Amino acid sequence: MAKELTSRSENYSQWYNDLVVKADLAENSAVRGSMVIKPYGYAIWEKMQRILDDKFKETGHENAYFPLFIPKSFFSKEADHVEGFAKECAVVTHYRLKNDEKGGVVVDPEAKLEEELIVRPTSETIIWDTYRKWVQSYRDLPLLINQWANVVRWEMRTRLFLRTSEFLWQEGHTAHASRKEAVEEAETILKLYADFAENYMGMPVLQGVKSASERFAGAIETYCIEAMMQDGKALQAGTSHFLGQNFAKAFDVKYLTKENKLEYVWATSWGVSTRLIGALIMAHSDDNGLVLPPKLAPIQVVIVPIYRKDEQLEAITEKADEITKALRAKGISVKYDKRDTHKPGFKFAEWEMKGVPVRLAIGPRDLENGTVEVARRDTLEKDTLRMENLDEKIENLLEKIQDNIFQKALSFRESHTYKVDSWDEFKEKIEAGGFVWAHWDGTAKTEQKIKEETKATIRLIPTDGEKESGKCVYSGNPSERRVAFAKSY
RNA sequence: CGGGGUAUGGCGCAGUCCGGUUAGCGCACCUGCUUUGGGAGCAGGGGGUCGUAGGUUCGAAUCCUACUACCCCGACCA
Repeated sequence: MAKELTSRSENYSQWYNDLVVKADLAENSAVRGSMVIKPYGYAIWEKMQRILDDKFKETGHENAYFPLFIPKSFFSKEADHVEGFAKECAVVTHYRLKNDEKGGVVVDPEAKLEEELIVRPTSETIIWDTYRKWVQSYRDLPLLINQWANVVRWEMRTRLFLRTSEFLWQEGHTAHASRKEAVEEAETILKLYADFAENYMGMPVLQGVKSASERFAGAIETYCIEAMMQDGKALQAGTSHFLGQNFAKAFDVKYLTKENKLEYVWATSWGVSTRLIGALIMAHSDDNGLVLPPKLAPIQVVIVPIYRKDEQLEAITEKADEITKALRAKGISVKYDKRDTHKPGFKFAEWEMKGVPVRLAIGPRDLENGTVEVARRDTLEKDTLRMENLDEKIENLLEKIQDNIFQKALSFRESHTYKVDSWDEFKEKIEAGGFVWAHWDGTAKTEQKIKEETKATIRLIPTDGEKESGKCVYSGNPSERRVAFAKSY
Protein backbone atom coordinates (compact mmCIF):
# COMPACT_ATOMS: atom_id res chain seq x y z
CA MET A 1 0.00 0.00 0.00
CA ALA A 2 1.34 3.38 -0.98
CA LYS A 3 1.84 5.85 1.79
CA GLU A 4 0.39 9.12 0.68
CA LEU A 5 -2.99 10.21 -0.46
CA THR A 6 -3.21 13.45 -2.41
CA SER A 7 -4.87 15.96 -0.09
CA ARG A 8 -8.31 17.30 -0.84
CA SER A 9 -7.13 20.88 -0.78
CA GLU A 10 -4.30 20.18 -3.17
CA ASN A 11 -6.36 18.44 -5.83
CA TYR A 12 -9.82 17.21 -4.95
CA SER A 13 -10.35 15.12 -8.01
CA GLN A 14 -6.94 13.47 -7.71
CA TRP A 15 -7.72 12.79 -4.05
CA TYR A 16 -10.85 10.95 -5.12
CA ASN A 17 -9.07 8.91 -7.78
CA ASP A 18 -6.25 7.97 -5.41
CA LEU A 19 -8.65 7.07 -2.66
CA VAL A 20 -10.74 4.70 -4.73
CA VAL A 21 -7.62 2.80 -5.69
CA LYS A 22 -5.79 2.95 -2.36
CA ALA A 23 -8.82 1.96 -0.32
CA ASP A 24 -8.95 -1.05 -2.63
CA LEU A 25 -12.48 -0.34 -3.85
CA ALA A 26 -12.01 -0.50 -7.60
CA GLU A 27 -9.57 -0.06 -10.43
CA ASN A 28 -9.62 0.63 -14.12
CA SER A 29 -9.90 -2.44 -16.26
CA ALA A 30 -8.42 -3.41 -19.60
CA VAL A 31 -11.59 -2.07 -21.17
CA ARG A 32 -11.60 1.67 -21.49
CA GLY A 33 -14.17 3.28 -19.23
CA SER A 34 -15.11 0.05 -17.48
CA MET A 35 -14.02 -0.67 -13.95
CA VAL A 36 -13.23 -3.71 -11.90
CA ILE A 37 -15.03 -3.46 -8.58
CA LYS A 38 -12.73 -5.12 -6.06
CA PRO A 39 -13.98 -7.22 -3.14
CA TYR A 40 -13.93 -4.40 -0.61
CA GLY A 41 -15.80 -2.05 -2.92
CA TYR A 42 -18.25 -4.76 -3.90
CA ALA A 43 -18.89 -5.51 -0.23
CA ILE A 44 -20.17 -1.94 0.15
CA TRP A 45 -22.43 -2.41 -2.85
CA GLU A 46 -23.72 -5.67 -1.37
CA LYS A 47 -24.64 -3.88 1.85
CA MET A 48 -26.44 -1.20 -0.13
CA GLN A 49 -28.22 -3.82 -2.17
CA ARG A 50 -29.41 -5.75 0.84
CA ILE A 51 -30.81 -2.70 2.58
CA LEU A 52 -32.51 -1.32 -0.52
CA ASP A 53 -33.79 -4.70 -1.59
CA ASP A 54 -35.46 -5.19 1.79
CA LYS A 55 -37.07 -1.79 1.49
CA PHE A 56 -38.36 -2.55 -2.00
CA LYS A 57 -39.85 -5.81 -0.79
CA GLU A 58 -41.43 -4.10 2.21
CA THR A 59 -43.13 -1.69 -0.16
CA GLY A 60 -44.56 -4.53 -2.21
CA HIS A 61 -42.07 -4.88 -5.03
CA GLU A 62 -40.74 -8.10 -6.52
CA ASN A 63 -37.50 -8.77 -8.32
CA ALA A 64 -37.31 -10.11 -11.87
CA TYR A 65 -34.75 -10.11 -14.63
CA PHE A 66 -35.01 -8.81 -18.18
CA PRO A 67 -32.48 -9.31 -20.98
CA LEU A 68 -29.28 -7.39 -21.52
CA PHE A 69 -30.00 -7.13 -25.24
CA ILE A 70 -32.78 -5.04 -26.65
CA PRO A 71 -33.93 -5.16 -30.29
CA LYS A 72 -32.97 -1.91 -31.94
CA SER A 73 -36.50 -1.30 -33.19
CA PHE A 74 -37.83 -1.07 -29.62
CA PHE A 75 -35.85 2.07 -29.13
CA SER A 76 -37.53 4.04 -31.84
CA LYS A 77 -40.97 3.60 -30.29
CA GLU A 78 -40.74 6.36 -27.72
CA ALA A 79 -39.40 9.48 -29.41
CA ASP A 80 -37.91 11.32 -26.43
CA HIS A 81 -36.42 8.16 -25.08
CA VAL A 82 -34.48 7.39 -28.28
CA GLU A 83 -33.22 10.91 -28.47
CA GLY A 84 -31.98 10.75 -24.92
CA PHE A 85 -30.06 7.53 -25.23
CA ALA A 86 -29.20 7.02 -28.90
CA LYS A 87 -25.84 8.75 -28.62
CA GLU A 88 -24.49 6.41 -26.00
CA CYS A 89 -25.67 2.97 -27.04
CA ALA A 90 -23.41 0.01 -27.63
CA VAL A 91 -24.73 -2.02 -30.55
CA VAL A 92 -24.35 -5.73 -31.26
CA THR A 93 -24.17 -6.31 -34.99
CA HIS A 94 -22.72 -9.82 -35.33
CA TYR A 95 -22.96 -13.10 -33.50
CA ARG A 96 -19.81 -14.95 -34.49
CA LEU A 97 -16.06 -14.69 -34.86
CA LYS A 98 -13.79 -16.69 -37.10
CA ASN A 99 -10.06 -17.32 -37.32
CA ASP A 100 -8.04 -15.15 -39.62
CA GLU A 101 -4.79 -16.03 -41.42
CA LYS A 102 -2.61 -14.46 -38.76
CA GLY A 103 -3.87 -16.70 -35.99
CA GLY A 104 -6.16 -14.04 -34.57
CA VAL A 105 -9.90 -13.74 -34.80
CA VAL A 106 -12.08 -11.46 -36.88
CA VAL A 107 -15.78 -10.76 -36.93
CA ASP A 108 -17.40 -13.15 -39.36
CA PRO A 109 -19.11 -10.95 -41.96
CA GLU A 110 -21.46 -13.83 -42.74
CA ALA A 111 -22.80 -13.65 -39.22
CA LYS A 112 -24.54 -10.31 -39.38
CA LEU A 113 -27.68 -10.01 -37.28
CA GLU A 114 -30.95 -9.44 -39.10
CA GLU A 115 -31.88 -6.95 -36.45
CA GLU A 116 -29.12 -5.34 -34.47
CA LEU A 117 -29.29 -5.47 -30.69
CA ILE A 118 -28.72 -2.64 -28.27
CA VAL A 119 -26.95 -3.31 -25.01
CA ARG A 120 -29.42 -1.83 -22.52
CA PRO A 121 -28.66 1.68 -21.30
CA THR A 122 -31.88 1.26 -19.27
CA SER A 123 -34.69 -1.24 -19.69
CA GLU A 124 -37.94 0.65 -20.19
CA THR A 125 -38.39 -0.51 -23.76
CA ILE A 126 -37.88 -4.25 -23.29
CA ILE A 127 -39.88 -4.15 -20.08
CA TRP A 128 -42.85 -2.31 -21.55
CA ASP A 129 -42.84 -4.59 -24.54
CA THR A 130 -43.14 -7.42 -22.02
CA TYR A 131 -45.74 -5.72 -19.82
CA ARG A 132 -48.08 -5.56 -22.81
CA LYS A 133 -48.46 -9.32 -22.45
CA TRP A 134 -48.75 -9.24 -18.68
CA VAL A 135 -51.44 -6.63 -18.34
CA GLN A 136 -55.01 -7.26 -19.49
CA SER A 137 -57.23 -6.17 -16.65
CA TYR A 138 -57.28 -3.81 -13.70
CA ARG A 139 -56.86 -7.01 -11.69
CA ASP A 140 -53.29 -7.30 -13.03
CA LEU A 141 -52.41 -3.91 -11.60
CA PRO A 142 -50.38 -2.53 -10.03
CA LEU A 143 -47.36 -4.30 -11.38
CA LEU A 144 -44.43 -3.58 -9.07
CA ILE A 145 -41.16 -4.94 -10.40
CA ASN A 146 -37.52 -4.24 -9.73
CA GLN A 147 -34.41 -5.65 -11.29
CA TRP A 148 -30.78 -5.63 -10.22
CA ALA A 149 -28.69 -5.41 -13.34
CA ASN A 150 -25.80 -3.93 -15.24
CA VAL A 151 -26.34 -1.32 -17.92
CA VAL A 152 -24.08 0.25 -20.52
CA ARG A 153 -23.87 3.89 -21.52
CA TRP A 154 -20.99 4.67 -23.81
CA GLU A 155 -19.57 7.66 -21.97
CA MET A 156 -16.89 9.92 -23.37
CA ARG A 157 -15.21 10.66 -20.09
CA THR A 158 -15.37 8.24 -17.23
CA ARG A 159 -14.42 8.14 -13.56
CA LEU A 160 -14.45 5.21 -11.20
CA PHE A 161 -17.94 4.79 -9.70
CA LEU A 162 -19.12 8.25 -10.73
CA ARG A 163 -19.35 7.57 -14.42
CA THR A 164 -18.30 4.35 -16.09
CA SER A 165 -19.45 2.84 -19.35
CA GLU A 166 -20.88 -0.16 -17.59
CA PHE A 167 -22.36 0.16 -14.14
CA LEU A 168 -24.50 -1.78 -11.71
CA TRP A 169 -27.84 -0.52 -10.55
CA GLN A 170 -31.37 -1.39 -9.70
CA GLU A 171 -34.22 -0.26 -11.88
CA GLY A 172 -37.81 -0.37 -10.74
CA HIS A 173 -40.56 -0.40 -13.35
CA THR A 174 -44.14 -0.17 -12.26
CA ALA A 175 -47.52 -0.06 -13.97
CA HIS A 176 -50.63 1.44 -12.40
CA ALA A 177 -54.30 1.92 -13.12
CA SER A 178 -54.36 5.61 -12.37
CA ARG A 179 -52.24 8.67 -12.74
CA LYS A 180 -52.57 9.39 -9.05
CA GLU A 181 -51.31 5.99 -8.04
CA ALA A 182 -48.30 6.21 -10.36
CA VAL A 183 -47.36 9.64 -9.06
CA GLU A 184 -47.65 8.32 -5.52
CA GLU A 185 -45.38 5.43 -6.40
CA ALA A 186 -42.73 7.75 -7.81
CA GLU A 187 -42.96 9.86 -4.66
CA THR A 188 -42.85 6.87 -2.33
CA ILE A 189 -39.67 5.66 -3.95
CA LEU A 190 -38.11 9.10 -3.77
CA LYS A 191 -38.74 9.12 -0.03
CA LEU A 192 -37.32 5.63 0.23
CA TYR A 193 -34.15 6.79 -1.53
CA ALA A 194 -33.90 9.88 0.65
CA ASP A 195 -34.27 7.74 3.76
CA PHE A 196 -31.54 5.43 2.53
CA ALA A 197 -29.21 8.29 1.69
CA GLU A 198 -29.68 10.04 5.01
CA ASN A 199 -30.10 7.23 7.50
CA TYR A 200 -27.74 4.66 6.03
CA MET A 201 -25.25 6.58 3.91
CA GLY A 202 -25.28 9.43 6.41
CA MET A 203 -25.61 11.82 3.50
CA PRO A 204 -28.20 14.60 3.67
CA VAL A 205 -30.12 15.12 0.44
CA LEU A 206 -32.41 17.71 -1.10
CA GLN A 207 -35.57 16.40 -2.69
CA GLY A 208 -37.48 17.84 -5.60
CA VAL A 209 -38.12 17.57 -9.31
CA LYS A 210 -35.98 18.22 -12.35
CA SER A 211 -36.51 21.01 -14.83
CA ALA A 212 -37.71 19.93 -18.27
CA SER A 213 -34.23 19.91 -19.75
CA GLU A 214 -32.78 17.77 -16.96
CA ARG A 215 -35.67 15.33 -17.01
CA PHE A 216 -35.28 11.64 -17.89
CA ALA A 217 -35.82 10.96 -21.58
CA GLY A 218 -39.44 9.87 -21.83
CA ALA A 219 -40.62 11.04 -18.40
CA ILE A 220 -43.37 13.50 -17.51
CA GLU A 221 -41.73 14.29 -14.18
CA THR A 222 -38.35 13.30 -12.75
CA TYR A 223 -38.05 13.34 -8.98
CA CYS A 224 -34.55 13.36 -7.58
CA ILE A 225 -32.38 13.48 -4.52
CA GLU A 226 -29.29 15.68 -4.66
CA ALA A 227 -26.35 15.51 -2.28
CA MET A 228 -23.44 17.86 -1.79
CA MET A 229 -19.88 16.64 -2.07
CA GLN A 230 -17.01 18.14 -0.11
CA ASP A 231 -15.87 20.25 -3.05
CA GLY A 232 -19.25 21.97 -3.12
CA LYS A 233 -20.46 20.19 -6.23
CA ALA A 234 -23.83 18.51 -6.33
CA LEU A 235 -24.31 14.85 -7.08
CA GLN A 236 -27.57 13.33 -8.21
CA ALA A 237 -27.91 10.30 -5.98
CA GLY A 238 -31.16 8.80 -7.17
CA THR A 239 -34.05 9.45 -9.53
CA SER A 240 -37.65 8.36 -9.67
CA HIS A 241 -39.70 9.06 -12.78
CA PHE A 242 -43.39 9.49 -13.39
CA LEU A 243 -43.65 8.31 -16.98
CA GLY A 244 -47.32 9.08 -17.51
CA GLN A 245 -48.71 6.96 -20.33
CA ASN A 246 -45.76 7.56 -22.67
CA PHE A 247 -44.45 4.03 -22.62
CA ALA A 248 -47.89 2.46 -22.39
CA LYS A 249 -48.83 4.24 -25.60
CA ALA A 250 -45.53 3.48 -27.31
CA PHE A 251 -45.80 -0.22 -26.45
CA ASP A 252 -49.56 -0.46 -26.48
CA VAL A 253 -50.08 -1.55 -22.89
CA LYS A 254 -53.81 -1.34 -22.13
CA TYR A 255 -56.09 -2.76 -19.49
CA LEU A 256 -59.81 -3.14 -19.00
CA THR A 257 -61.27 -1.12 -16.15
CA LYS A 258 -64.03 -2.33 -13.85
CA GLU A 259 -66.37 -0.47 -16.18
CA ASN A 260 -65.07 -2.57 -19.08
CA LYS A 261 -63.32 0.36 -20.69
CA LEU A 262 -59.93 0.00 -22.39
CA GLU A 263 -57.32 2.35 -20.89
CA TYR A 264 -53.57 2.84 -21.13
CA VAL A 265 -51.67 2.11 -17.91
CA TRP A 266 -49.63 4.66 -15.98
CA ALA A 267 -45.96 4.07 -15.35
CA THR A 268 -42.98 4.85 -13.17
CA SER A 269 -39.34 3.90 -13.23
CA TRP A 270 -36.63 4.58 -10.68
CA GLY A 271 -33.04 3.70 -9.97
CA VAL A 272 -29.88 4.08 -7.98
CA SER A 273 -26.50 2.84 -9.08
CA THR A 274 -22.96 2.06 -7.98
CA ARG A 275 -22.52 5.79 -8.32
CA LEU A 276 -23.76 5.89 -4.73
CA ILE A 277 -20.39 4.48 -3.73
CA GLY A 278 -18.76 7.50 -5.31
CA ALA A 279 -21.15 9.72 -3.41
CA LEU A 280 -20.39 7.93 -0.18
CA ILE A 281 -16.67 8.44 -0.67
CA MET A 282 -16.91 12.12 -1.54
CA ALA A 283 -19.41 12.98 1.15
CA HIS A 284 -17.42 11.81 4.16
CA SER A 285 -13.83 10.83 3.51
CA ASP A 286 -10.75 12.79 4.53
CA ASP A 287 -7.05 13.10 3.79
CA ASN A 288 -6.32 9.89 5.69
CA GLY A 289 -8.63 7.88 3.50
CA LEU A 290 -12.14 6.56 3.42
CA VAL A 291 -14.66 7.32 6.17
CA LEU A 292 -17.53 4.86 6.08
CA PRO A 293 -20.80 5.16 7.96
CA PRO A 294 -21.12 2.14 10.28
CA LYS A 295 -24.33 0.99 8.63
CA LEU A 296 -22.58 0.46 5.30
CA ALA A 297 -19.08 -0.49 6.43
CA PRO A 298 -18.21 -4.07 5.44
CA ILE A 299 -16.06 -4.21 8.57
CA GLN A 300 -17.34 -2.14 11.48
CA VAL A 301 -14.65 -2.93 14.02
CA VAL A 302 -11.08 -4.00 13.46
CA ILE A 303 -8.93 -5.34 16.27
CA VAL A 304 -5.15 -4.91 16.07
CA PRO A 305 -2.91 -6.81 18.49
CA ILE A 306 0.29 -5.22 19.73
CA TYR A 307 2.94 -7.62 20.94
CA ARG A 308 6.57 -8.60 21.00
CA LYS A 309 6.54 -12.23 21.94
CA ASP A 310 4.39 -15.10 20.79
CA GLU A 311 3.10 -15.66 24.32
CA GLN A 312 1.80 -12.11 24.33
CA LEU A 313 0.06 -12.64 21.03
CA GLU A 314 -1.60 -15.74 22.39
CA ALA A 315 -2.93 -13.90 25.42
CA ILE A 316 -4.12 -11.00 23.29
CA THR A 317 -5.75 -13.33 20.79
CA GLU A 318 -7.70 -14.95 23.58
CA LYS A 319 -9.02 -11.56 24.65
CA ALA A 320 -9.66 -10.50 21.04
CA ASP A 321 -11.66 -13.65 20.38
CA GLU A 322 -13.77 -12.92 23.42
CA ILE A 323 -14.46 -9.39 22.24
CA THR A 324 -15.17 -10.56 18.69
CA LYS A 325 -17.71 -13.05 19.97
CA ALA A 326 -19.49 -10.48 22.11
CA LEU A 327 -19.62 -7.93 19.30
CA ARG A 328 -20.83 -10.42 16.73
CA ALA A 329 -23.59 -11.41 19.10
CA LYS A 330 -24.79 -7.84 18.72
CA GLY A 331 -24.64 -8.09 14.93
CA ILE A 332 -21.45 -6.07 14.63
CA SER A 333 -18.98 -7.16 11.96
CA VAL A 334 -15.49 -7.59 13.35
CA LYS A 335 -12.10 -8.30 11.82
CA TYR A 336 -9.22 -9.45 13.98
CA ASP A 337 -6.07 -8.50 12.12
CA LYS A 338 -3.39 -10.74 13.51
CA ARG A 339 -1.16 -10.76 10.44
CA ASP A 340 2.41 -10.97 11.70
CA THR A 341 3.73 -9.68 8.41
CA HIS A 342 2.85 -6.08 9.17
CA LYS A 343 3.51 -3.79 12.08
CA PRO A 344 0.70 -2.16 14.04
CA GLY A 345 1.42 1.28 12.61
CA PHE A 346 1.01 -0.08 9.11
CA LYS A 347 -2.27 -1.72 10.03
CA PHE A 348 -3.57 1.47 11.64
CA ALA A 349 -2.88 3.39 8.47
CA GLU A 350 -4.31 0.68 6.26
CA TRP A 351 -7.61 0.35 8.11
CA GLU A 352 -7.90 4.10 8.25
CA MET A 353 -7.46 4.21 4.50
CA LYS A 354 -10.24 1.65 4.24
CA GLY A 355 -12.53 3.64 6.50
CA VAL A 356 -13.27 1.08 9.21
CA PRO A 357 -15.34 3.06 11.75
CA VAL A 358 -13.81 1.69 14.94
CA ARG A 359 -10.38 0.30 15.68
CA LEU A 360 -9.47 -1.53 18.85
CA ALA A 361 -5.83 -1.97 19.80
CA ILE A 362 -4.89 -4.44 22.48
CA GLY A 363 -1.37 -4.73 23.87
CA PRO A 364 0.30 -6.16 26.95
CA ARG A 365 -0.43 -3.00 28.88
CA ASP A 366 -4.13 -3.38 28.18
CA LEU A 367 -4.11 -6.96 29.31
CA GLU A 368 -2.60 -5.90 32.61
CA ASN A 369 -5.01 -3.04 33.11
CA GLY A 370 -8.15 -4.65 31.72
CA THR A 371 -8.47 -1.97 29.04
CA VAL A 372 -8.52 -1.55 25.29
CA GLU A 373 -7.62 1.40 23.08
CA VAL A 374 -10.56 2.53 21.01
CA ALA A 375 -10.01 4.79 17.99
CA ARG A 376 -12.87 6.22 15.96
CA ARG A 377 -12.31 6.87 12.29
CA ASP A 378 -14.62 9.83 11.88
CA THR A 379 -12.89 12.08 14.43
CA LEU A 380 -9.57 10.19 14.69
CA GLU A 381 -9.97 10.36 18.48
CA LYS A 382 -8.45 7.70 20.68
CA ASP A 383 -9.65 6.65 24.07
CA THR A 384 -8.78 3.91 26.51
CA LEU A 385 -11.82 2.02 27.75
CA ARG A 386 -12.34 -0.59 30.44
CA MET A 387 -13.09 -4.04 29.08
CA GLU A 388 -16.38 -4.32 31.00
CA ASN A 389 -19.46 -4.06 28.79
CA LEU A 390 -17.26 -3.28 25.85
CA ASP A 391 -19.85 -4.65 23.44
CA GLU A 392 -22.42 -2.11 24.58
CA LYS A 393 -19.92 0.71 24.51
CA ILE A 394 -18.93 -0.16 20.95
CA GLU A 395 -22.52 -0.51 19.88
CA ASN A 396 -23.23 2.97 21.22
CA LEU A 397 -20.10 4.33 19.65
CA LEU A 398 -21.09 3.01 16.23
CA GLU A 399 -24.43 4.77 16.53
CA LYS A 400 -22.68 7.95 17.57
CA ILE A 401 -20.36 7.74 14.60
CA GLN A 402 -23.24 7.15 12.22
CA ASP A 403 -24.95 10.22 13.62
CA ASN A 404 -21.82 12.36 13.66
CA ILE A 405 -21.03 11.61 10.03
CA PHE A 406 -24.49 12.75 9.02
CA GLN A 407 -24.34 15.89 11.14
CA LYS A 408 -20.95 16.79 9.75
CA ALA A 409 -22.18 16.43 6.18
CA LEU A 410 -25.31 18.38 7.03
CA SER A 411 -23.46 21.29 8.52
CA PHE A 412 -21.10 21.31 5.57
CA ARG A 413 -24.06 21.54 3.25
CA GLU A 414 -25.69 24.28 5.31
CA SER A 415 -22.53 26.34 5.34
CA HIS A 416 -22.34 25.99 1.55
CA THR A 417 -25.93 26.85 0.76
CA TYR A 418 -26.85 30.38 -0.21
CA LYS A 419 -29.87 32.43 -1.11
CA VAL A 420 -28.93 34.97 -3.72
CA ASP A 421 -30.80 37.69 -5.58
CA SER A 422 -28.19 39.32 -7.77
CA TRP A 423 -26.44 37.95 -10.81
CA ASP A 424 -22.99 38.96 -9.56
CA GLU A 425 -23.49 37.21 -6.29
CA PHE A 426 -24.89 34.22 -8.14
CA LYS A 427 -21.73 33.86 -10.21
CA GLU A 428 -19.53 34.35 -7.19
CA LYS A 429 -21.26 31.72 -5.06
CA ILE A 430 -21.48 29.21 -7.87
CA GLU A 431 -17.80 29.66 -8.56
CA ALA A 432 -16.98 29.06 -4.89
CA GLY A 433 -19.13 25.93 -4.84
CA GLY A 434 -22.36 25.02 -3.11
CA PHE A 435 -26.11 25.10 -3.55
CA VAL A 436 -27.46 28.45 -4.63
CA TRP A 437 -31.16 29.11 -4.18
CA ALA A 438 -32.23 31.69 -6.70
CA HIS A 439 -35.26 32.79 -8.63
CA TRP A 440 -35.64 31.45 -12.15
CA ASP A 441 -38.14 32.55 -14.75
CA GLY A 442 -39.00 28.97 -15.68
CA THR A 443 -37.69 29.08 -19.24
CA ALA A 444 -35.29 26.59 -20.77
CA LYS A 445 -33.56 29.46 -22.52
CA THR A 446 -32.56 31.16 -19.28
CA GLU A 447 -31.53 27.84 -17.81
CA GLN A 448 -29.31 27.24 -20.82
CA LYS A 449 -27.74 30.70 -20.65
CA ILE A 450 -26.97 30.28 -16.97
CA LYS A 451 -25.36 26.95 -17.70
CA GLU A 452 -23.23 28.42 -20.45
CA GLU A 453 -22.07 31.31 -18.36
CA THR A 454 -21.48 29.60 -15.02
CA LYS A 455 -21.59 25.82 -15.67
CA ALA A 456 -24.30 25.65 -13.02
CA THR A 457 -27.46 23.67 -13.65
CA ILE A 458 -30.78 23.58 -11.88
CA ARG A 459 -30.36 20.64 -9.56
CA LEU A 460 -33.95 20.62 -8.49
CA ILE A 461 -37.16 22.49 -8.08
CA PRO A 462 -38.58 21.95 -4.60
CA THR A 463 -42.03 20.41 -4.46
CA ASP A 464 -42.89 21.18 -0.88
CA GLY A 465 -41.09 24.50 -0.44
CA GLU A 466 -43.26 27.57 0.00
CA LYS A 467 -43.77 29.84 -2.95
CA GLU A 468 -42.14 33.21 -2.92
CA SER A 469 -42.53 35.69 -5.69
CA GLY A 470 -39.41 37.34 -6.98
CA LYS A 471 -37.41 38.16 -10.05
CA CYS A 472 -35.31 35.76 -12.07
CA VAL A 473 -31.69 36.18 -11.10
CA TYR A 474 -30.65 36.13 -14.77
CA SER A 475 -33.47 37.66 -16.79
CA GLY A 476 -35.27 39.71 -14.17
CA ASN A 477 -38.58 38.21 -15.29
CA PRO A 478 -41.12 37.26 -12.64
CA SER A 479 -40.63 33.99 -10.76
CA GLU A 480 -42.79 32.30 -8.20
CA ARG A 481 -40.22 30.22 -6.38
CA ARG A 482 -36.53 29.70 -5.83
CA VAL A 483 -34.79 26.69 -7.32
CA ALA A 484 -31.48 25.08 -6.36
CA PHE A 485 -28.53 25.71 -8.66
CA ALA A 486 -25.10 24.09 -8.43
CA LYS A 487 -22.26 22.77 -10.47
CA SER A 488 -22.62 19.07 -10.57
CA TYR A 489 -21.01 15.71 -11.22
C1' C B 1 -14.78 14.02 -32.72
C1' G B 2 -11.32 18.72 -31.88
C1' G B 3 -6.72 20.40 -28.85
C1' G B 4 -2.49 18.74 -25.84
C1' G B 5 0.49 14.80 -23.84
C1' U B 6 2.48 9.89 -22.67
C1' A B 7 4.18 4.78 -23.84
C1' U B 8 10.98 1.85 -20.34
C1' G B 9 10.25 -4.75 -14.47
C1' G B 10 3.85 -5.17 -10.66
C1' C B 11 3.39 0.53 -9.72
C1' G B 12 5.78 5.46 -10.23
C1' C B 13 9.74 7.49 -12.92
C1' A B 14 15.09 8.76 -15.02
C1' G B 15 17.77 7.83 -19.44
C1' U B 16 15.92 9.88 -25.58
C1' C B 17 17.81 16.40 -27.25
C1' C B 18 23.72 14.77 -28.64
C1' G B 19 23.03 6.57 -31.06
C1' G B 20 28.26 3.39 -28.34
C1' U B 21 29.74 -1.03 -21.98
C1' U B 22 25.98 -5.26 -18.56
C1' A B 23 19.25 -0.01 -19.36
C1' G B 24 19.15 2.71 -13.89
C1' C B 25 16.34 4.65 -9.44
C1' G B 26 12.17 4.68 -5.68
C1' C B 27 8.12 1.71 -4.02
C1' A B 28 6.35 -3.25 -4.13
C1' C B 29 8.09 -8.55 -4.19
C1' C B 30 11.41 -12.96 -2.20
C1' U B 31 15.18 -14.86 1.80
C1' G B 32 17.58 -14.15 6.59
C1' C B 33 18.40 -11.63 11.19
C1' U B 34 16.86 -7.79 14.39
C1' U B 35 12.03 -5.40 15.25
C1' U B 36 6.38 -4.65 16.72
C1' G B 37 1.68 1.12 21.47
C1' G B 38 1.27 5.22 14.37
C1' G B 39 3.20 3.46 7.64
C1' A B 40 10.43 -0.79 10.72
C1' G B 41 16.07 -1.40 9.96
C1' C B 42 20.14 -3.96 7.87
C1' A B 43 22.10 -7.56 4.45
C1' G B 44 21.31 -10.48 0.27
C1' G B 45 18.11 -11.68 -4.04
C1' G B 46 14.47 -12.22 -8.32
C1' G B 47 12.13 -9.64 -12.18
C1' G B 48 12.51 -5.47 -18.29
C1' U B 49 12.55 -8.71 -26.34
C1' C B 50 12.35 -0.13 -23.64
C1' G B 51 3.93 0.09 -26.99
C1' U B 52 3.79 -2.41 -32.26
C1' A B 53 5.70 -2.79 -37.31
C1' G B 54 9.06 -1.16 -40.69
C1' G B 55 13.49 1.78 -41.90
C1' U B 56 18.62 4.36 -41.25
C1' U B 57 23.35 2.51 -39.04
C1' C B 58 29.09 -1.44 -37.79
C1' G B 59 25.72 -0.50 -33.61
C1' A B 60 18.93 1.99 -31.82
C1' A B 61 15.23 2.76 -25.52
C1' U B 62 17.75 6.95 -28.15
C1' C B 63 17.26 9.00 -35.17
C1' C B 64 13.12 8.48 -39.31
C1' U B 65 8.09 6.65 -40.99
C1' A B 66 3.51 4.47 -40.02
C1' C B 67 0.27 2.35 -36.64
C1' U B 68 -1.87 1.27 -31.81
C1' A B 69 -3.11 2.14 -26.88
C1' C B 70 -3.74 5.13 -22.77
C1' C B 71 -4.07 9.94 -20.06
C1' C B 72 -5.53 15.24 -19.62
C1' C B 73 -8.73 19.50 -21.51
C1' G B 74 -13.65 20.44 -24.35
C1' A B 75 -18.87 18.77 -26.50
C1' C B 76 -22.55 14.31 -23.88
C1' C B 77 -24.18 12.13 -19.12
C1' A B 78 -26.70 8.22 -13.34
